[in-house]
Amino acid sequence: MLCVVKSTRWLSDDEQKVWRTYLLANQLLWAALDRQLQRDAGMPHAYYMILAMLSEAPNRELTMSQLARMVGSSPSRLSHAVSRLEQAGWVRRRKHDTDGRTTVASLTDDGFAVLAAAAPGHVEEVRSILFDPLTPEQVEQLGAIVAAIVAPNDGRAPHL
Amino acid sequence: MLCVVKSTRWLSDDEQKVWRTYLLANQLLWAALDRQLQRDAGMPHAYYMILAMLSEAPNRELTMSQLARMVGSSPSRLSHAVSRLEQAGWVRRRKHDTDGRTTVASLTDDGFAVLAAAAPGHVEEVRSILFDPLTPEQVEQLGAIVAAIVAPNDGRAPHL
DNA sequence: GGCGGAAAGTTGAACTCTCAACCATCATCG
DNA sequence: CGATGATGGTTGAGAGTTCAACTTTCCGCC
Repeated sequence: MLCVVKSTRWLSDDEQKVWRTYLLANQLLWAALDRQLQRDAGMPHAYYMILAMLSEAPNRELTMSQLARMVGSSPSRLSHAVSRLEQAGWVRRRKHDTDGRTTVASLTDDGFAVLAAAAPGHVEEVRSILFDPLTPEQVEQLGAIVAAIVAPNDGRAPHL
Repeated sequence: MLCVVKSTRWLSDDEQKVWRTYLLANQLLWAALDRQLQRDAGMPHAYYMILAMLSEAPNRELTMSQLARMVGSSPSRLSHAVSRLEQAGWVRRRKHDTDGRTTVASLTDDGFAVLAAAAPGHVEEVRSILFDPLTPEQVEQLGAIVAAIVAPNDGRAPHL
């Protein structure tokens, strides 16, 4: 056992159990989500989120920075992802009109179509795995919990 | 907006918000965890979990299947990971005595040392990101919530 | 005994992600 | 005006993951 090693603030047995179960739940969720999206839309969840964010933006376009913040990606990751999406014809890139540094990504009609096709199945999956097993009170509690976890990083864009 | 597209069981505004915040909290957690472990132990969280599970097992060894179930990996992923860990000298592989199909992975002394060195920092990270921001009631609630999410897959080994 | 299928693992290729290095453009200030 | 630093983004290499195909071994049954 490791817990004899030093005086650290180890997790209590209860905390340990919550943590381990959390990890398991998470893996279940991601595995199911990624598999569903890969099967039905041919893309991982991160890419789906990019399309989703673009679809809700005014004029269906956002700068790379905005996008990166919204989906919680590093600039690099986003750049690679958008390259891929562009290559698939779902997103287009162009230079910003007034600021030569920034590039704007916009959702194409094809991209929107793919998103629209994938969305129902995706929502159904989220619902069946996350929301259906929970009572309304638990959903509310979960909302407060995740809010509390995110809160310390309220300073926007936690340089992920 | 996508929600005009079809009659799906879309998420309510509240559910939507919980879901988005959950995604963000998750990303924060993983990013911090992976960065801390990469920095302090030179391995991603998935690898840490493998060492951790082995360290708690009787005689510090487990079959690949057992290990895969415990850490929630696909056989392939685990095989690649263990190859890497073996190459680092932290894990050893050998054939099972009586069943020629199965291979057992065991934690080396070096592996245990690396784990012991990384553990305190890791626990501290988990604590500061997940448990510290939560009240004791919330921790309890979270426990119930993740248990409810995992429960439907009680049938062990959800073929991840 | 031998055959068919299940179980346990491994492998290779394609893909995604991370990390560090890098380029270009804007802002500011002497 | 021109240097300096900050901002926005991209690139390439290396590491990790996924997916499908494959091998080997075990089990049950004719």
